[in-house]
Amino acid sequence: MRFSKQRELIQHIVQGTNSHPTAYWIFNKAKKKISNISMGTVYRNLNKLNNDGVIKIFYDNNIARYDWNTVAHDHLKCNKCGKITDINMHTKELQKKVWNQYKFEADNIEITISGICNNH
Amino acid sequence: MRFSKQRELIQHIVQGTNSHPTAYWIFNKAKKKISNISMGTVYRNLNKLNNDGVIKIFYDNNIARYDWNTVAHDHLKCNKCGKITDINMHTKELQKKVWNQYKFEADNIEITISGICNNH
DNA sequence: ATTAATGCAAATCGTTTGCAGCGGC
DNA sequence: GCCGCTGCAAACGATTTGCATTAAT
Repeated sequence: MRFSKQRELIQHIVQGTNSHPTAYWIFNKAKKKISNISMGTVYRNLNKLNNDGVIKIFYDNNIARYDWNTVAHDHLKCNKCGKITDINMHTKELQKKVWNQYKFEADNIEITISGICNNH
Repeated sequence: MRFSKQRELIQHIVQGTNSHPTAYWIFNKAKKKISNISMGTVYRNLNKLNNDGVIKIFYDNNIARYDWNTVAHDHLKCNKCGKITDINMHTKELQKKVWNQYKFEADNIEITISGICNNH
């Protein structure tokens, strides 16, 4: 076995949802398979997976969320139901614009749009 | 006196810098004028000023920063020097686009672009 | 036997809150 | 005397870390 079963489980959980889960949500889900798994292990593995480029961390206000989708994209967040939806705002164009206007070499563009989603 | 001197000082500090300061930075600056000011007072007033629309809070990863500029704008963050610069990415256009494509009523658009600034 | 990763608990960081006391009308 | 605001200290939620133990080769 190349990786610990804890790490494989955590990776699996993140890659199996579109819900942009928090560490706490992942921890609870993981406990159903490995009942004595600890929060420290969850965080250590999430950080490792993020550093290895397997998953991507982003921040929703001041709390960390984890995303299986590592390619550049953006988020819509509904203030009523809390749902976070993936969208694409053509960040390549923004990247060029930022270079032309400000001579700034962008390597990460985060667009988070909050408001009311189409279910409300 | 309409407001406490603590509140006036805190508002003054935020409105007197372009550095997008953290609460801790503001606290240290405030201590030079009111040496026994407390962190609780700083946070209470920052939240109040934010709710009153006098200043605007935003999050840099998982920590709060405070901005005197309350009109919609975006940020460039340099990964080398940490400097945060104000820019304008025409969010009105994005707002329309999000409505047309996703039927999502945007009321806040946060664009944070990280990379290397023109001093490096 | 070595090395990496674990569970647990304590520590840390940023932020909020309860409370008794103070300041301005 | 009232009400809002303060300083202080304790509490809080999210995350990290030290350490002794375990798991995998």
